[in-house]
Amino acid sequence: MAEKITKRDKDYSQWYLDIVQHAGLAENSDVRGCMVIKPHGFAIWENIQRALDRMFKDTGHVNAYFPLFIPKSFLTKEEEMAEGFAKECAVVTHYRLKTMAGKGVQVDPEAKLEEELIIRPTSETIIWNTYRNWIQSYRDLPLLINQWCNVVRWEMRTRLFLRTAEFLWQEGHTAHATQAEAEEETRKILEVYRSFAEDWMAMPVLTGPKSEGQKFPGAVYTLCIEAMMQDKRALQAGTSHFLGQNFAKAFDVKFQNQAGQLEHAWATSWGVSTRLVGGLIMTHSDDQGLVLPPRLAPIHAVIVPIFRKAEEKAAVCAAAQQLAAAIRSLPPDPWLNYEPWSIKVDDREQYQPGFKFNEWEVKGVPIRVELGPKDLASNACVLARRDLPGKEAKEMGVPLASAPERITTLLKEMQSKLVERARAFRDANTLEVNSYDDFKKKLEEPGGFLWAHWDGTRETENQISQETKATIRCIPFSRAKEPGKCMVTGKPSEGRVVFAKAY
RNA sequence: CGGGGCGUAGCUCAGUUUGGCUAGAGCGCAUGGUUUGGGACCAUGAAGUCGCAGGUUCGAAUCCUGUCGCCCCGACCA
Repeated sequence: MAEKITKRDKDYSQWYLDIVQHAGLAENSDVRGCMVIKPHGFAIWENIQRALDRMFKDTGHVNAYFPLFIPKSFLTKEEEMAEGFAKECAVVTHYRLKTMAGKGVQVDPEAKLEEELIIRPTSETIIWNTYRNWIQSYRDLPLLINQWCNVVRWEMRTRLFLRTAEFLWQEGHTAHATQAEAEEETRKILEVYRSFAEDWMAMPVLTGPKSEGQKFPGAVYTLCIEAMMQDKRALQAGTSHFLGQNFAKAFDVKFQNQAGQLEHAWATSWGVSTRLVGGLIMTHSDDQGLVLPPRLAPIHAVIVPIFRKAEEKAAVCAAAQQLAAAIRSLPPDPWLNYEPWSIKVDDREQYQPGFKFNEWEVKGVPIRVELGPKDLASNACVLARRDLPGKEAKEMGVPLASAPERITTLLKEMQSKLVERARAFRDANTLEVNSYDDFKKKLEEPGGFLWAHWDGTRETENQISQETKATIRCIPFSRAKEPGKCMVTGKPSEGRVVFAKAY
C-alpha cells in the first residue's frame, strides 16, 4: 500500500511532517523537544555546511571551537542578553551521579557545582571572555572566527528542524578595530547568507534590518534574510548582528590603537541553523514529496535499472554502472565547488521499478535515469526531472554517450528554475496595504508579505502583533523612499516595512 | 501553568462502556515461490511483562487509587 503524503492545501503542517518522515530526514526522539536527524536529512545539512564553510573561508574566516558549558555569571555580564535568554536556558547543577542498589542512579547531592553551568544558547559570552586574552593590539584585529556546533534553547513547543530544543548551527564572532569595519562585516555576512540562500538553496530572500523589537538581545542592530514558505508564512533564515562595543565592554576587551590609546573592540555575530533544512523543504517540495535544489541534493541522480531475466539484469546493471562512472568522471565543476557528482545505482532486487521511482521521488532526488532492455537496445536511457509533473518531466531516448552532459545541464537548469519559481510565488503573494482595516483583511486573505507604513515605534509594533499575530519581518534595504503615514497611528513614516505571520 | 486527549507487536490502531475462553487487525519484518517500464501477489512465520505501582475480585488490557510519559489547543517563543 502507498504511504500517503497529506496534500498541502488540506493541512500544510501535516504535509510538512509527512515530508520529513517519508523522506527520512528526521524524527522526534524520546528526549522531549529534541530530534534525531536521519542520514538523508544530515546529508543535506552536510552539504549546507560544506558550501557555507567555503564561503566563510573565502571571506577570511577561520573555524575554532568553544565550550558547550558557560558559567552562569558570564550570562549576566551583558544585561540585555541575560534578559533575552534567561527563560530558555538549560542549567547543569551537579557533576556526578551515584548508583543506588536496585534503584538505578540518582543525582549525588554531595556533587553540587559551586557555580552552575548554562548549556550555551549562543556563545557571545564565553567567546568574548576568551577574546579578552587574545586581543591586545590593533595588530590582533580583525579576529574573524566561526564555529560549527550545537546550542540549546528550551522551547515550549517544537517542530522538526524549525524549532527544536537542541539544534545545530554555525555562529561567527568577529572583533574589529573600528565601528565602520564591524558594520561592514555585518553587511558582508548578510550578503554571504543572501547569496547562499538564493544561489544554493534556490530560496529568494528579503534582506534588511529587523525592527528594534525583533533584534537580537545584546545587539545594536540585527540584519536578517527572510524567506516566504509555500503557505505564505515568513521564515527568518539567517541573522547577522552588529554588536557595537557591548560585549567588549561587558568582558573588558580592549586593544591599543596606533596612537597608543586603549579602545574597546567592535563586535559582530551571525548564524544560520538546521532551520534552513526546514526552509528548504517548505520552499520547494510538493504533494509527491521532497524537492531539492540540485546544488544541495545528497544524490544528484539515481539510475534505476529495469530487468526481468538474469541475463537482462547483468547487461542493464553493467550499463548503469558504466553510466554512473561516466558521470562521476566528468571534470570537476565550480558550480558544485569542484565536489564530485553524486550518482546512485539502485540495483536492489527486492523492489520493483515503480516502487523505486516513488521512493526516490519522495526523497527528492533531482534526476532519475531509467535504463531497461529496450533502452539498451538503442544505446539510450530515459531521464526524469523531479521539479516537473508527470510526462512533462520525462525525456525519452537520451543517448547514453551524451547522457552525462545532458544530466548536468538539466541539474543546472533545475536549480535556476526552482529559484525563479520560488521568487515568482513570493512576488505573487506580496502586496502593499495602506489602511489598518485592509491590513487585517488581507492578512487573512490572501495572506503573504504585506508592505505597509509604520511609525517606527515599538508600541505600535506590539499592538499590531497582538491584534493580528503578524510581525515586522524586515525593513528591506530594497524599499523605496516613500514618505507616508503609519497605518495605525497616522504618524509619519519614511518607507514601508514588511509584515507577515511567521514561523 | 490552564483546558482536552492518549498510552495494547517496530508503526497505525481495534478490544475497555457491560471484568471471563489462546489478546486481535492492517502496515512493516523473516522465509519460500510467482512477479518486475509508476508504490506486485500468494503461502508460511517471528514478534506484545496491554506505560508503571498498588488495590478490588475466583478471575483485570477492561473496575478503583496513585504515578510516569506523550500528543493537541492556549500561554511563551530576540
